[in-house]
Amino acid sequence: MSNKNRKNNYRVSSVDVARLAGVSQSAVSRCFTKGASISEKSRQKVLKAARELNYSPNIIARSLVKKATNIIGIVLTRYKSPFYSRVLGQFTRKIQAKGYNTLLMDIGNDETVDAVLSTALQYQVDGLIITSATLSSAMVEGCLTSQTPVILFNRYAMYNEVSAVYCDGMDGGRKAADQMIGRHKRFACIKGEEGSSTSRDRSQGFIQRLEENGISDCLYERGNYSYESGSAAADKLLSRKDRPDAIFCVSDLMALGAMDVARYKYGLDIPKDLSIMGFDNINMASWSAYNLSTVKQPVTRMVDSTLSQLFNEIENNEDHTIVRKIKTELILRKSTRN
Amino acid sequence: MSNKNRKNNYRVSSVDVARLAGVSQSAVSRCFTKGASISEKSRQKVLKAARELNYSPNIIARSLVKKATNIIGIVLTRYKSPFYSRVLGQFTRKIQAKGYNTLLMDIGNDETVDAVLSTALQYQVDGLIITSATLSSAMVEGCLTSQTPVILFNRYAMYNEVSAVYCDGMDGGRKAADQMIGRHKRFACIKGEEGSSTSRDRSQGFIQRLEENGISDCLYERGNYSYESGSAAADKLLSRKDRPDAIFCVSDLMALGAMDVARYKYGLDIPKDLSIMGFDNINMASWSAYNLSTVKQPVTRMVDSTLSQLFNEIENNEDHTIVRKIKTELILRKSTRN
DNA sequence: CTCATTTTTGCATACGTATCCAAAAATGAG
DNA sequence: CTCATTTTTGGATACGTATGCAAAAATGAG
Repeated sequence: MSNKNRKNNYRVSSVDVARLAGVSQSAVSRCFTKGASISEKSRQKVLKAARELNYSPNIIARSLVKKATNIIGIVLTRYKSPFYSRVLGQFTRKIQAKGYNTLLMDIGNDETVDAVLSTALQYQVDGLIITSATLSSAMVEGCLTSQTPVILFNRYAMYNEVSAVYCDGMDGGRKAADQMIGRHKRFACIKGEEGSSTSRDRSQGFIQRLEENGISDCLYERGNYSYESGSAAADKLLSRKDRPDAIFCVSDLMALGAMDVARYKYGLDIPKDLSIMGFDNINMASWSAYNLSTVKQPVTRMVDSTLSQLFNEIENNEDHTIVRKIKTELILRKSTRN
Repeated sequence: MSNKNRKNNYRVSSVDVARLAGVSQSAVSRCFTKGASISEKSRQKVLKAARELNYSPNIIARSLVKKATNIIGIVLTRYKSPFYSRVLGQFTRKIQAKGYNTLLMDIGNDETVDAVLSTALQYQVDGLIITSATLSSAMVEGCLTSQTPVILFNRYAMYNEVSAVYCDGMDGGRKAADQMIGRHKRFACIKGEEGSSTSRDRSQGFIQRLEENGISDCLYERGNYSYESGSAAADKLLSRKDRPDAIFCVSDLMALGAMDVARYKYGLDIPKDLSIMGFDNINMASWSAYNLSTVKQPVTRMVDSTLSQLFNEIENNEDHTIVRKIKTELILRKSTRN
């Protein structure tokens, strides 16, 4: 039944407060609008009445007339990843600190991304952060016509109308290679899914730098960024006759899985028998059980950069699309030979 | 300046579509309202015009008249915890599957909880899920007068007007004790923060069961649910002369920290020298580096139960407040003596 | 083809707030 | 106390949609 959804109960509005306080509705509105012109006497009357009725302004109605919801949409996959849950935490906290709020949207697979984005736009979000997903050209147009600022986080755009902040995976991969070259004989790489641009960049950087140094036979396997897939990939690599003694993993989580398989299934000593390097620098990388050497993504810098660009577009109507590539940093712990 | 926030650009509305399609605004609305009465011919005209103008309905405006936003608010602390990020993932995914959306709100400390809740209410959320935070009596009243269904997740109410779903920590603690009693000589417990009710229940269950078995001198330390705090607490316990040989941790993350300190600082063998038991059953507990025995919180069941109760209150106007306590399950791995 | 019935349509209005504008009140200088 | 100036006020309207209602159009039985 259609009326089941309807709230049966009355919701107190500014008109009710106005009536009780003996002022106009405008006065009530002004009382709750920072910077509006209202006398102290009226303000007190309104506040008293509001308290009595337990009134608070309806932001939805306000959004309608203000044409601003103060909502930032965040599109996310891969909750499992500690990296992204850290990112999400920083985003929401900082968005709130700015006086905005977060509409969190999940996408299971890339097919649903359009649907999700379109409902975000229907909610009239003031800005949109898209994490680990690509943007169809239809959606780019949607964002443009709706004048909604969008930023890709850790993806860069195929269309150059949309801003992006991401870390320089290519360079990160190179750094990893530079650290490992000369100390090892046989190299391998555990990549992510085939379509993933972050995976591609990181592994390409690694492999290219190897090739520049005359090493052209780098083994590789693929995982899906999870611990388990890292284990599985490492298992395949380590079961070979020509087992590698250096593995670069495109994410920390996969690196941890690889370490555990190496140690507990193959009884290898890390880093004596095998060096493993990750990417991200999640918390777990520093745990004493792992001490994982890794390529750090500077989360805080990336988040701050994303938000400052986004709020700049929102509040100052700046519409320069900016693509910012942030440098990684090599963190050496004990999982790599030295 | 106040006009900086204003979008300079026009946003296409149902009126524009109506004009282009040569129908009334009502027709446009009906075209996008499932179940509304509209002829096929008009529908096609409208859809064509809408496509041409790149129109999609403004949910904010709809919410205003429908008195329903289709938004569920989720209040969260402690992103760091893998347990809660898993919970959050499940919540948003399932909320979306139901056709709703998630407004995610972070609370740093308990002082800000009222402010956050109140803005959630101002956004007219259809329902509210509160995780790891308590509800002031003022806020309970706020929710009641605004007719907004609220559910506490993993907290139970001090006021019995509000529903709650939580896992039976007391019983979980008892199960942990039952498993450890008889196999160990000296017991300890790593609790959470003093105010935390979940910590209190779990540790009380553990300690009470010990006492029922004549063990009255259980040591304890406190942490804040993080890996590091678990390490620190274990460090204090293990540096004692009368070092415990069984530690029950109120969260898995702290248990992992404790294991690492035991192994890598004190060189202890787990479980030969020391048994450690956690609580939650996060993914990491099953990693081969840890193999942590733990008390499992059935996340999926808890989430489903929360949502079904919440949507029941929302869609059927059921206002029975229900408090559901969900049983834990003991998962034995290799970190405890057998 | 007629008339009763069903479906579709547009008009008007409501949702709760912010803001423009003109009028009213307050303030202050002389 | 007067008059110019500033501050405050309320009325009216707009934001973009959904929906009750009555009129209009379509349908169908005879």
